Amino acid sequence: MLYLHFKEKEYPLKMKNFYARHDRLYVAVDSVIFGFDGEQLMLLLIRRNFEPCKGSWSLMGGFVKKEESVDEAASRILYALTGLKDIYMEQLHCYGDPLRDPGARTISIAYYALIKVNEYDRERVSRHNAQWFSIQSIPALVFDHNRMVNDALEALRQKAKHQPIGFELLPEKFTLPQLKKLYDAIYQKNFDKRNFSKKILSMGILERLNEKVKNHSIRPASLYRFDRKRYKQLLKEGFHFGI
Amino acid sequence: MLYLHFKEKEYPLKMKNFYARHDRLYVAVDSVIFGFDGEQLMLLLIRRNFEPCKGSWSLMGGFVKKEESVDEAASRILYALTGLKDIYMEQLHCYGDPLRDPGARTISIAYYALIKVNEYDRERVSRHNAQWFSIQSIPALVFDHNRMVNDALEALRQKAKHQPIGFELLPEKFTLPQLKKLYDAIYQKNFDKRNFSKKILSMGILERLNEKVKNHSIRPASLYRFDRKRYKQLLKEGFHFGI
DNA sequence: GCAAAAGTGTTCGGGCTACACCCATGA
DNA sequence: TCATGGGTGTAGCCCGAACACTTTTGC
Repeated sequence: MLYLHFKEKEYPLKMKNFYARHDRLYVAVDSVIFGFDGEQLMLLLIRRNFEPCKGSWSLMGGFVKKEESVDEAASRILYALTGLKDIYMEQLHCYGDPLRDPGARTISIAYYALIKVNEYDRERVSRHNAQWFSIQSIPALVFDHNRMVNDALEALRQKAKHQPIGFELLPEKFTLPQLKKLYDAIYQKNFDKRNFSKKILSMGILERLNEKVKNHSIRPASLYRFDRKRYKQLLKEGFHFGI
Repeated sequence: MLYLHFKEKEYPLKMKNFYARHDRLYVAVDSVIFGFDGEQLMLLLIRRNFEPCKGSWSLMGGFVKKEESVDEAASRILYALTGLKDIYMEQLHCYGDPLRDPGARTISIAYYALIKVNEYDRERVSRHNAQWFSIQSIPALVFDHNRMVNDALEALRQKAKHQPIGFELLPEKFTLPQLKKLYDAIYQKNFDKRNFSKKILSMGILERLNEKVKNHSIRPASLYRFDRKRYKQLLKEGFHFGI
């Protein structure tokens, strides 16, 4: 705070020494990218075409640059793979074992991102040799990435209980059966559809549209939209989302 | 994984180049150290006798060394201040704004620790000019440390709802009124003492001792101990702690 | 008209909340 | 004997869980 007005070269010498005594480490970010295909929760993984562990499956990641924030690095790296900006991302955890990356001492800040499974840039994705995997069948990943995935799933489950983040995984307009299937997939449960609609509709955060969608040549379902404004208003009034 | 058998000098050249292209950053850890004095939730802060921001109040922190894990660094730093080992600590969040530390580009991994307020090494604490502050009256801290404290409080509140971590802040033997006061302090509420004891005792994780304690010359209260073995057993049976 | 998924209400029980009085002790 | 905090039980209400049948459409 006190020193914000110094340019780097002007720091008092003792301050420069204070930092210079210490080690500097590579700082990576890795992204657990979730999607939802209508039935299963999915994960976007890349096949590494670079060392170390070339040819293995891996989370998308990259190194934090000196002049960017860690959050910005995470967004930049998500953009590089998907072409998407302004995506819901949460910092998950910092993984800091000195042996976790055999190539060099690298700590990694893992994030998880929720994207709509149809709205990404397919050209970028194929350029990175990326593929979607069901969370039921995740391959062996490099380093500690499987642990990151497990931790991300757990964090997503916790978060989705108390925050309306499921909508980040669905298209703008969706049906109640779709929404229920999403929560079924997240929690590997089979929610009761009556109780589920009662609960979600009673919150008053869904706007029912005057449109229906014909699913697979059966009875069409009503479309809904998540009403963000209404949700924020309710938050101010002390409302608490909960599944 | 594949490269674990290489010593650093033997890495393939392309791997060394892969890392060498990137920036290395200072990585700090900062600890939000909580205690409980019987009435209020307390925070252990140091007055910095080193630059930058010498003389200001600050969380205890330090830099991660190349050969230690981030968790180890956090434990080492907690030990340096308190002389305590094997303390309950949770990683909180990584703070990665490039301007957060005006001295140099430093990311910080914040932790929170729960210690018993009477069991620390007073000599070390005074050597670091450290003092306890009530969470009601936290002074202005350096950098983004106030934000860390707020985030740690929020995380502690969330965690303590679902995990029996409150006991980390109490002596081995404690009374129900003490425990209630602790939760009162954490949530800034006034729990109903009847409902509180009903709930906590019904979980079956407290062992009632055949001892009483004379508080302050009033009616003595029964002492209890948190039964860790029983708790772990219950966990296996699907039990879920909850306040 | 039949197959397939959408949509809709009620009942029951358990848990949370609110609430007030007596008890044990030290001064 | 009085002041102080420890300790205990009950009743109402709300919310979550369980559960089945009718409706709409395409084929």
